[in-house]
Amino acid sequence: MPPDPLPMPVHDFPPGALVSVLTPDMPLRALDYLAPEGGVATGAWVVVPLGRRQVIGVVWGPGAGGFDPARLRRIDTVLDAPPMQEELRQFLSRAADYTLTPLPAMLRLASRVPGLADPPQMRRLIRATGTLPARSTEARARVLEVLAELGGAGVPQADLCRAAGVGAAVIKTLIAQGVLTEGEVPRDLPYPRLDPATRGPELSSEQAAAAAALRAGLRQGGYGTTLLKGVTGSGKTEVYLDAVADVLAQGRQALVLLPEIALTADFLARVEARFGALPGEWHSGVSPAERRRLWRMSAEGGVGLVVGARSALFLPFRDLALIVVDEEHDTSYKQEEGVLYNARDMAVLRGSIAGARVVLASATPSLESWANARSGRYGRVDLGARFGTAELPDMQAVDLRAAGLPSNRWIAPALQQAITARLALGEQSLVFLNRRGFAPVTICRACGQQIGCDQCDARMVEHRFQQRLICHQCGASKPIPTACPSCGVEGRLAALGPGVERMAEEASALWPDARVKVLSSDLYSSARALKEDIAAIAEGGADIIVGTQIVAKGHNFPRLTLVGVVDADLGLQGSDLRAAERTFQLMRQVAGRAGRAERPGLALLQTHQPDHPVIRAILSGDEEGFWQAEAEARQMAGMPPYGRLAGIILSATDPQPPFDLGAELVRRDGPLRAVGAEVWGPAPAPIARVRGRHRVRLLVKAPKSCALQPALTAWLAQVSVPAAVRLAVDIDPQSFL
DNA sequence: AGCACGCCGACT
DNA sequence: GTCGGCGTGCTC
Repeated sequence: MPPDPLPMPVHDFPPGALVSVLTPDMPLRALDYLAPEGGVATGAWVVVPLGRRQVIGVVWGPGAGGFDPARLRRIDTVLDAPPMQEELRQFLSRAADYTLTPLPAMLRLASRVPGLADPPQMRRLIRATGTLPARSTEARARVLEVLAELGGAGVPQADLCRAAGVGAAVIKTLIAQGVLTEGEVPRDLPYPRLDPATRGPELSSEQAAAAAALRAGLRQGGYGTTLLKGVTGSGKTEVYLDAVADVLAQGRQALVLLPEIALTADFLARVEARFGALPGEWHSGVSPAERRRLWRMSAEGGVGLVVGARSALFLPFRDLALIVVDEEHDTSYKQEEGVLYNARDMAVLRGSIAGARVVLASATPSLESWANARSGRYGRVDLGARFGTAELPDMQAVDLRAAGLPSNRWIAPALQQAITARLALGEQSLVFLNRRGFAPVTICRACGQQIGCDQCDARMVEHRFQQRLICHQCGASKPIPTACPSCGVEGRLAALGPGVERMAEEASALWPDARVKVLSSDLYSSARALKEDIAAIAEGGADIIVGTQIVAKGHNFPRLTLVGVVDADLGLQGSDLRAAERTFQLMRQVAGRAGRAERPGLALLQTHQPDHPVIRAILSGDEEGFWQAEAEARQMAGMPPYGRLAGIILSATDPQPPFDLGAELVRRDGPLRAVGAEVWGPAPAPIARVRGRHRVRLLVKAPKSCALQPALTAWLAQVSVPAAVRLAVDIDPQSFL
């Protein structure tokens, strides 16, 4: 059943009326224009003159007035594109207010579509008529064969020639003979309908109950957010796909957000298996033509399910009923460059404006979502049991203080014995270390200097496979020198500390006959190569896997029965608010890799602090206890989610101006104090120099209930930012010092 | 004189 | 965001 045609837009502005047009090319605000001949509707995509350029924009509402009428210019063209609905306009407005981002920058996120300004185009397709050629030749037969296989609505001539290996002349002749015919179809076609009636896998009673709860929410209609908490392997995906099926059956639209493009291929395959066709796919790796098609189809209702990265939140859905944020705790949902926003929070905002249901799915929810579920703002659905027979692994600490490891060795005897035992059984072991490269520090034994990045205040990490030192901050790299860059002494440079590459070396030395594989994002040029390698490893292509956090993200290793965490303390150190939470999540996920099939798993956590509350909570499996304790600590400190934070990042090529501006802002903290907020700083940002820019950071801490954004606006309005200094506001920062 | 670069303001 | 205008400073 095709969607109803779009209603004709009501041209609420007659020709010559004063309208406000928002363009992504005008950084601060909307400008007034005159409505064109024929009038224009609110939300219409238009082309307007701006200086000597022509830019696209959206009719945002009635003009503000107050501008010299003689200098007003007229809207040039009303584009043949689906007008932006009230819902999306309101979402952009509210998101701009929340993140203190100028509205045009927000609009940019919703208008980065190739070919947005192009009118819908037709393209020629070749079809068989059913008539047979007067005389059959080999080439003609091949053409008909290809059409029979790909046929359907028709095939573009270029594709047909390529597939059949014939020239255009063959096609031309066959058209002349009436064997083939040309037809015109819109260039951007609706996506194949996903069939909600296709039966999914049999759900366990617990899964069925969870699915029923989500369906009940959808039936109730209107906005609502549910935390779907399920341990790794509990079948969360099947449960929320059941809710997607319900949405599709109603002819409405669903969006599933995934934290990483690397996970989409897997997910698309699951959707295809479940619904018989592929959903729309939206992320930076999708071709421009496909992006244009999906953008249009999301607006016209020609796509039921969209799977995408965080930017998919800005698609112009016609009738969005459900947003799923999978792995909602994942830090990559936080956009850290340009417009700073958290896609999980924006999903909840869009859901509330669109009147859609939001499902936040995770095995290890963020404390924010956990607290929102506890307070009743979100619903909560739990999936406890793991699917199939496997149980959570047995988890034990290995006390590194008692292990007596020599320097430059990191696998303690207890872990070593456990791996040896798995090798004897033909089972897989995972050695987990969340640190890419070979060694995090290169130090000169002659002068004591460490090799740092020229552009950033960060240490260069040795990557031995690539034979280079790489800055993990800006990506700069240089060959590994033989002489110290500081003192010039030859041959005294030493690589200190472990990275996954070094762990692989240690494993190969300990078990020379074992097949050791390293899984680290930097060793793969494409998501596909990574996926293929993971599949090969999962099927038994390695005895010992040495990996960074990419192994923690949803890949299934059925033969894996042992996880050794090299350094469970990494992430507990430092003063990051969320260090304990993140360590807890990561450890739970990694431990969840072991023993997913029928074999029981064992997880060994190497630590210097076996009594640390986080380590204890992981070992005991008392998740609720961990969250309760963490929540209390945050509440006492007035920290999120029981208080609010905003970061101000000031950067410039010279170190002094950002610092001076920061100091001035701190002196003028009146508007902040007025709402009970305080400001700390200015302090050098965690990485004080990135890509040659010096960065200074202020941190604003406010009570939960205060009107933080207006206070910040009033506070920042007191100073004028020199052109050389960039000021960015980061509401709800993820990481700070 | 001729032009490369960078800073600043305008853009309805 | 993007463009042009206009200053500085350097080279032919």
